[in-house]
Amino acid sequence: MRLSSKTMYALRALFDITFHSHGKATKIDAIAARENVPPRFLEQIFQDLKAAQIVGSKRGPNGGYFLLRSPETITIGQVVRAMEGGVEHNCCFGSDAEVREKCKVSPKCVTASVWRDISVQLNAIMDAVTLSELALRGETLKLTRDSDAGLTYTI
Amino acid sequence: MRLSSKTMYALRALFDITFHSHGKATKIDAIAARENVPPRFLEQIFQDLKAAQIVGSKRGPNGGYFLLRSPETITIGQVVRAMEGGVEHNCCFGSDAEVREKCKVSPKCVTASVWRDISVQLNAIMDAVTLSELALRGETLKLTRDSDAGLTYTI
DNA sequence: CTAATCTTGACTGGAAAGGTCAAGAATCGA
DNA sequence: TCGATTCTTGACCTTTCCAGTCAAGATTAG
Repeated sequence: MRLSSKTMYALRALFDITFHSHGKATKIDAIAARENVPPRFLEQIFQDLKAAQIVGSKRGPNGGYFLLRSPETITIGQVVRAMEGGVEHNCCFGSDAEVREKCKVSPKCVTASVWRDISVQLNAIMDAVTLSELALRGETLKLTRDSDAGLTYTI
Repeated sequence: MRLSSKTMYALRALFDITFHSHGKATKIDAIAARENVPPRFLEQIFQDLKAAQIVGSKRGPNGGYFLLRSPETITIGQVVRAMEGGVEHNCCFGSDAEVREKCKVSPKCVTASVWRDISVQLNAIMDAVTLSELALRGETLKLTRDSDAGLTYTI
C-alpha cells in the first residue's frame, strides 16, 4: 500500500516540467538536479511515461521531454496507473489473469468485492487532482521558478 | 499501490471469524481450510493482528483466535494499517524517520503535500467499511455458514 | 497426563525495487 | 558536414522484502 519511488519521482518530474517549463521540452539532467532524482533512473521513468502517452520527447540540443497534453488534463491517477499498473489486489477481479485464476474463492470472495469498491473510490480521488493543481500548490508554497541558481526561497 | 497477500488473507480471516463464528474463538486450521490460506502463514498473520489489538487468542483444545472488539468497530482501514503500516509514500511526511530525513526537498515538496491529502481521504474510505459490513455482504452473496461440509452455494 | 492449540523466532527462495552503465541513434547549431 | 547534445535501448547489478516453511516450546482443557 505504498507508492514506489518510481511513482513519486514521476510525479515530481512532471510537476517540474509544468512548473519550471510550462510543459515545454526540458532536459533530464535539469529535472534530475532540481528534483534530486538519480538521472539514469529518471531516464527509465520517462520511457514509461512516454509509453503511457503522457510525455513526448525531442532529441538533440535543446531537446528534452515535454507534456503531450495540457496540465489540466493530466491527473495523478493517470500517472500512478501508468507507473504501477493501477491499484492491484492480487485477487479475483485484478488485472492479472493468472492471479485471478488462482483465487479459488473467486465468485463469492467478499473481501474482493469490498476492495473493488474501495479502489474505484481511490481512483476517483486521484483523478480529481491534476498537474495544474500541483503547479498551483507550488505557487502557494512560494517556490521560486528555476533561476539557473538552484532552488531558493522567496520570502 | 497493491495490497499484499498478507493483508488480503487477514481480511479474509477476520471475515471468516465474524461470519462463521460471530467473533468467537476459531482455530487457525479451520480458517485456513475455509479461506484457502496456508496455515503456517496464517499463524504469522494472526500474530500481527494480535499485536494490533484486533484479535485475542486462547490456547489449548477449543482455543483459537477471536475478535477483541465487536465487528462494527473494526474497520478495513485498521486492518490495512496494522498489516502494512498504513499508506506510505517514502517521502517527507511518512512514518519512517530515516526516509523523511533523506528527502532533501522536504519543506517544499509539492507532491508530498498532495499525497498526504490523498492518503487522508483513502484512510477515511477504508475506515467507512467495517467487519460487520463484510459479514452483511457475505449474507447477500448467499454464502452458507460453515456446515462442516466445506463451502457450498445456497441457490 | 496428553492431545490440542497457540507462540516464538529462525530460515529460505524468488521476485521486485531501485539503480547503473554502455553503445547507439537522432537532431541542432556552427 | 561536424561535433556536441540529448534521448533510446537494453543489459546488468545489488539489496530488500514478500510469501511461505519449519521446529521446538509454552499453555490449557479434559
